[in-house]
Amino acid sequence: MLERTHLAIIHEVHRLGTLTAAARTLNLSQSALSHAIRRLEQQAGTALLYKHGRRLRFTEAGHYLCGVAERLLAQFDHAETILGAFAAGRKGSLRIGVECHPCHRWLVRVVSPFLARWPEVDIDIRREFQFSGIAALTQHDIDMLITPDPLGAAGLCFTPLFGYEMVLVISRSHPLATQQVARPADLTEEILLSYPVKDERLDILSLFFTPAQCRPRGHKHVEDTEILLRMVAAGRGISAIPDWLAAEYLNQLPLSTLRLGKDGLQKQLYIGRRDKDRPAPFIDCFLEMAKDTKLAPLQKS
Amino acid sequence: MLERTHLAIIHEVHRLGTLTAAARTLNLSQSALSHAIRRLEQQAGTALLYKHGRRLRFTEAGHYLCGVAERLLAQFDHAETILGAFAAGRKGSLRIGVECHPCHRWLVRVVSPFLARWPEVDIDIRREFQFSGIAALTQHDIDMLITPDPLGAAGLCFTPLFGYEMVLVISRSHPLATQQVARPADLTEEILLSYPVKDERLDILSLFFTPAQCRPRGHKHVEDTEILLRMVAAGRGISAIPDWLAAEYLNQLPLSTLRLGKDGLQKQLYIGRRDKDRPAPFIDCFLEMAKDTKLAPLQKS
DNA sequence: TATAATGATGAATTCCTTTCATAAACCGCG
DNA sequence: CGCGGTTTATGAAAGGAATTCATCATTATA
Repeated sequence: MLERTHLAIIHEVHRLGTLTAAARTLNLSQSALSHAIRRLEQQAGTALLYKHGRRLRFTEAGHYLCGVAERLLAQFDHAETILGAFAAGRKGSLRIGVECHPCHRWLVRVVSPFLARWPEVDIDIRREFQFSGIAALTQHDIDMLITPDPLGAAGLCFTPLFGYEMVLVISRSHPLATQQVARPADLTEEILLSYPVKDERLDILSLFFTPAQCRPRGHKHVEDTEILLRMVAAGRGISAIPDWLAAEYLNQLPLSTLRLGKDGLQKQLYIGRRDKDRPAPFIDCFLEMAKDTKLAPLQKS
Repeated sequence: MLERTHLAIIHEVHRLGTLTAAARTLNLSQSALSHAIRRLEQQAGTALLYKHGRRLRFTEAGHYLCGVAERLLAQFDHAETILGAFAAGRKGSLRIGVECHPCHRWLVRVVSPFLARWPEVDIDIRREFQFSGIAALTQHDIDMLITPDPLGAAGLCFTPLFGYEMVLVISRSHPLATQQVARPADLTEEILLSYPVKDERLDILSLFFTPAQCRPRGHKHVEDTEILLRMVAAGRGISAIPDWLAAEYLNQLPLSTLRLGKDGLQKQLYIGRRDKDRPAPFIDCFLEMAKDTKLAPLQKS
């Protein structure tokens, strides 16, 4: 059975010309090499080296093996280097799941500096899950989950990232635009625009309308934030988005924001991961960087 | 120190899913594998496997190593085969990769006389590559590559073999059978039958349909040339094959051939090899014999 | 819940590698 | 030619690493 050590021996002998010299660089005795080569030759059934005067020369088979050695040893070395990078945590990949639609915008802000700092770590962001994000996390489909709903599950832990407030956005020309606070009853004639997720996952429905036992007049799904807000600005509907996201658009589009209820609709963003994973250093680092990426709170005029 | 046995263990565990099964095929005890993996993990400083229920799953580093194992083990095996050939007095082996499906038929014509002339050389024809044929060539997985796409890569050289034309084959009872030339717009209601390769590697799509901004109505994959052409003859679809291949079947099956566009779809077949290899004499000979194996051009009625 | 299947672990053993000591072959030089 | 200085080859002994055995812990299955 051809082994790595055989290749190393062949290679060094080829490089240095003598067994003795090769033995020195391999930290072995000359005898060890001699035995090893002999064994290999017996197993292979063909000579690899022959004595030519005081030096060793390669047979054709030996020459062939020499070429093999050069290629394979390089690949072994490279593999060990990469493995070392894995061990040191420099190399790896981070699959991040995002459950809340607008969080995606926040996430990209964290990702850029992270990629700069960990050039060997790949990031993959996934937004669609077969079941839930939690399931994807436990099943190792993703390594991290950004979510506002830290549902308990065995083996998972959640770290709070930051709190924010869901605010109502309406066109600046809307009659309510002068108000500070919106109440559910004010909005029963409106068309609600939202990201395409299930109703029970829409906070403005489950935490604002439903407790007040009323609903908006209509409800349409829009995939893209920019388009959604332009529709709101055009008076085609209302929507609820995080305050920090609204802040980005307030000076670009004719929008107004209102508090949802007198206490506002307060949310908290969490980052979840499996707790029994030996945390790769870049995972902790990502967490730190995520926590540091605070968002400018909404400047309410 | 990463050894061949480690790779073999990793590979078998990946293939079979459990230590116990892997141990059986390796003629070792389950305990041996467990210990070996543990040692390797300690040396590498990173986990490779972890228990998931009753099975084992690979960590990222483990997955990486698994890929390494697949590549390196194949090279070890091949090296031992060659070594065995040296021992048996044979001179070498020639591993030929074939990238284009129908080229395979042409290749077998060259191989027979070559084997007769070089009884000491073994030939191995490979049609499936993990990445590309070019990569297989540079990585010494194959010694020659037959391809219509001589993508430049360092250390490789390509020799043109012969030009041919891709022609459309349709049933003889097809309305278009009386035409000489097919245009993309004529074929938008047809079902395209092709070998199972990626769309971008299908010339009839990338060089015929796509430039005309249209597509056939459907597209099905068929593995076998004979079956593919019988389906075409039965009016179940259309296909594009080299003219010389079509010529073989024209008098066996009720088929008609049409030119693809008014200039036809001209292709060129190349044979690629590593240029820094000390060229074994039989490699040059194979090249010569390949060039001499001209193909009868299509006799268009 | 009992049972079968699987992986992990520590101690003992086996097997292979390496070393040691020495012989044999070779080269250069007086 | 013969003699140091080199080099490889070889058999026996020593050393060490891989393997096995026996057993436990865990998990899925019936």
